[in-house]
Amino acid sequence: MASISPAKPARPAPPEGSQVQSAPYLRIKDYLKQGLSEGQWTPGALMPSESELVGRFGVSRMTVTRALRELQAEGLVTRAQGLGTYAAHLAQVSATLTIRDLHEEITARGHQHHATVHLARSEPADAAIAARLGLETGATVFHTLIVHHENRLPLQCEDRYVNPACAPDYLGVDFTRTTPTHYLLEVAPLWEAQYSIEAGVPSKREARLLQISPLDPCLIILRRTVNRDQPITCARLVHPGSRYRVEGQFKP
Amino acid sequence: MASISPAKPARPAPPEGSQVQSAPYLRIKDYLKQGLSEGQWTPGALMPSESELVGRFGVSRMTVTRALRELQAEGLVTRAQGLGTYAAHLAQVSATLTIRDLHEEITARGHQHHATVHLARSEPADAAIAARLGLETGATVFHTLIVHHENRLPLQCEDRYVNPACAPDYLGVDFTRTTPTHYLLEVAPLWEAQYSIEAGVPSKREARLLQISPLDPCLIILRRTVNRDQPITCARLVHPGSRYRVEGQFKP
DNA sequence: GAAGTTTACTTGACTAGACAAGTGGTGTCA
DNA sequence: TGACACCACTTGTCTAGTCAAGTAAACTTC
Repeated sequence: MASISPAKPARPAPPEGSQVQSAPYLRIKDYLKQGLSEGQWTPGALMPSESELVGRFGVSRMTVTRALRELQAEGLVTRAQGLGTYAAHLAQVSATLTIRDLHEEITARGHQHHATVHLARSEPADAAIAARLGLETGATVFHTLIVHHENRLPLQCEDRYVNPACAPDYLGVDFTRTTPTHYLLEVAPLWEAQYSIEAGVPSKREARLLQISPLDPCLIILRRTVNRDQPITCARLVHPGSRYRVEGQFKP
Repeated sequence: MASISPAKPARPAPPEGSQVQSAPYLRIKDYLKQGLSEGQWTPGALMPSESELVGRFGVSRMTVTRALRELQAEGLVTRAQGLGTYAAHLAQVSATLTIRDLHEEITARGHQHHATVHLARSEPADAAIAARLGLETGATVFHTLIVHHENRLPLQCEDRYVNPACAPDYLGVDFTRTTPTHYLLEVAPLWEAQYSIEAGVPSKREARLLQISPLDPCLIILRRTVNRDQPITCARLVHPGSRYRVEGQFKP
């Protein structure tokens, strides 16, 4: 989320003793955020208009517009031409959970990541896989089955199908050194991804590979990645419920 | 995500036959997005400077700046003063999953939502709860246990503790008509929320309330909401794995 | 050659205007 | 009363410039 964060220290060295003076558009954002958090404008209430803020802060309209547009992008206000700016109904603001590349996540914890490749071949697609990749049944697809370990303990079983048109050299990659996610992001620019997270039980093979019982609850993530016009890959990621959780936070 | 979506149809009625002409800043964004998706600029590559885009599109610098700033906010490019604009390493872009208010989610599917209240009282907090709510052990907290149904089928068991200082009238709410989440968002402006999603098995009571076996895998969400300075509430939301999943998509 | 200076280029932030377009109330006229 | 034109206010977008500040390479000086 770091790259999305809009709160940067704007000026490097505020003179000692004086108040920290950030950029005007940040001061306006802070003023409005403060009021929203204090309940000065309850959800649905009409907020100050642009010209009112221009007068109050003594800045040009472009500066006010920028502050309001960023608050809108953050989901804190809604704006309507001809009507005004309104405090957003926060219930409608969807909270977000972050999902990171597993290798990155493990090494960020200071742990060791290693992967074992149990399958890496091209094969004809059955009807279900073909449909999800936008191909015809029987078309050749790449199929990999990789288990990722954190400190020698199996953490994720990654069953993935890849559209050969998007990554012709996929099978040539050394997946003990590069995760498929990382490679695919470099080769085929990600354009859209759909996720689904559910709880379920592993298949017999998955249970064996993850060294758990077939009855142990697992966190299962289904991911499908599409590149503007054509699907790139779909994957089933199975994690032992006792070893993995998805975490995130929502911060307006 | 609708309120966050930056891609609006800018002009209402393009004249028939002619090319759809959107606002200049949108045309610039589209041009750059197209190039990124086609691999014209691979991750880390230097992209056109602002003045170059000003020349190419014949617009003022403010317009180019807006397009680039929005692409930066969307995580597609990184910018550095004195250096230039670079295609982002998309692997660092964290995908997001949306979590909505359950009542909203069920009614949006056109289904019926109803809730049964199994517990609603104030009680002294044990050490664990007190710590999570920033109170002292033994302090009074509100405790509710509510089961949410979709079309008469139990979908979520919501075990929630609330800090009385934030919502003194919490126990007076009719939770068969208003979800705790909805009420708390109105009373205490949300400022930060932490989530954790994991797979596990339900407690005996949860299994009974959800009408499932104690061995059935469940999707368990732990949520903690903080209001700038003090914790508001923490909740354990248990869903039968066979009936509920969290879905979302990532769209740059 | 090493150290410091200049210069060109980049993004960051802002100003003071402009026109367009959507909304809702007011006033007028039939 | 009802229909319609008008007006005030709002946001949406853009222009053509300004100054500031960070970076890197070229240049000068010792």
